[in-house]
Amino acid sequence: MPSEMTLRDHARGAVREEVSKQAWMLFASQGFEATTVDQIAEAAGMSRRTFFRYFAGKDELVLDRLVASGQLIATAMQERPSSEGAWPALRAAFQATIDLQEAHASTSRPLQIMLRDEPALRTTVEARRRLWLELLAPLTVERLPARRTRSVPDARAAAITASAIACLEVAQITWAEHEGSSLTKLLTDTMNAVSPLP
Amino acid sequence: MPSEMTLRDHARGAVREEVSKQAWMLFASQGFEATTVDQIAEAAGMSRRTFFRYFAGKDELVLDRLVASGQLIATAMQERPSSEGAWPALRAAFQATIDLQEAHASTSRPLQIMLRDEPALRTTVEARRRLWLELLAPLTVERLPARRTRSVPDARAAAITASAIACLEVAQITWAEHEGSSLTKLLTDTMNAVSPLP
DNA sequence: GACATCAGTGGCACTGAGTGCCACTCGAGA
DNA sequence: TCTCGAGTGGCACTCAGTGCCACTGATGTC
Repeated sequence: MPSEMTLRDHARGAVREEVSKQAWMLFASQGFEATTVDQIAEAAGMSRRTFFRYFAGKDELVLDRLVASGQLIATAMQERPSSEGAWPALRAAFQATIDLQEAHASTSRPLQIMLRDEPALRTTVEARRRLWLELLAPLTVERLPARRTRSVPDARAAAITASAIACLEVAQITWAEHEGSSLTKLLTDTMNAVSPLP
Repeated sequence: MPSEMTLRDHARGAVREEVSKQAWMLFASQGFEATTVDQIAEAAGMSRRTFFRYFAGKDELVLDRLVASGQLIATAMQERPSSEGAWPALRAAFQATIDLQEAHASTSRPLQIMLRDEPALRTTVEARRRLWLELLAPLTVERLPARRTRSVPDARAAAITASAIACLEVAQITWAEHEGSSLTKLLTDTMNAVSPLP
């Protein structure tokens, strides 16, 4: 019965949404590490134990936002013409998140700063990187010139994807640090500096 | 009195060395997460409380190895001719660690695999990246063409350095996964794929 | 209408990381 | 001999995360 399943899922989604909302209010006022699970659970009107049935940990509240961006980028990349090279396609795909972030700068900037400054979120930053790499590397490999030698392991797609993600991260944090800056321009700068777009 | 200070430091260093040695034996046999601080402290013949006076946490035992590599790379980069561009200089500087790792493959490979597979070490992986970026970005910026516009934030050095580190990481993990592979060759491949060396 | 089922929930107790505080020891120097 | 200070150990605490069990309430069945 798909309707029943989606009903439960909707309920579950609504609860997650509410918990997330309360948690982000606490994060904004106290910071991430200083906010305890007990506080979040209490604010959301549930027990500590139940919180852990909705989220694997505090981290997941932050990671949730980052997976959405990753999927957005992956979708955008799939829509690029297949003739386009890997680097330009990644640059273009990133524009999807970039636009969203610039439109919601007042929430995006503090998130970036939080990801930079909270030691407890280093796990999450690394998790984001792995997830995005997993999502985007398969889309990158299709845009690479074929290789003559076949037996040797091919690390090119992972390297290009990881480098592009690194450029995006640097652009994002620089943008968050400088009030008047343009994220679009910064990303163009960073990616051009690493490998000039053809 | 510098001699007294170094005496104490030597003693402290020796203790750290011994604790580290015991810890790595436990990590190798049980894995990182499954090894508790109590076990390490007991193996090293000290109390749990004292362990935390030598290391900020279990992580630091792993990070210790990685900071050494970072410093090695930074030193190697400083010795490159100043006329050399950023990307080739980074490539050449990485060779210092690479050589060491290939020489001690039997310990380096398991370390790489551990960094990949142990969720508890994601913090450490991210810490390494930040440390290396902090160490190498200032050396990269000197090798960049000057900019005309001065007011805009310049993220190029960070982007190039972070991308190069990403290439190194991808090369290292691919090398660890494939028994017969050459780390030197893999690094050349990854860095060439991102930005062909001039 | 009584009953069984099952997901969601809460409480409790536990492990393990990490921290603060206090007391003890032991060697160097006054 | 006394004192000072570093190193150490023990104790108690906070907080994250997990396993187990009991309760509740809605749903479906006989």
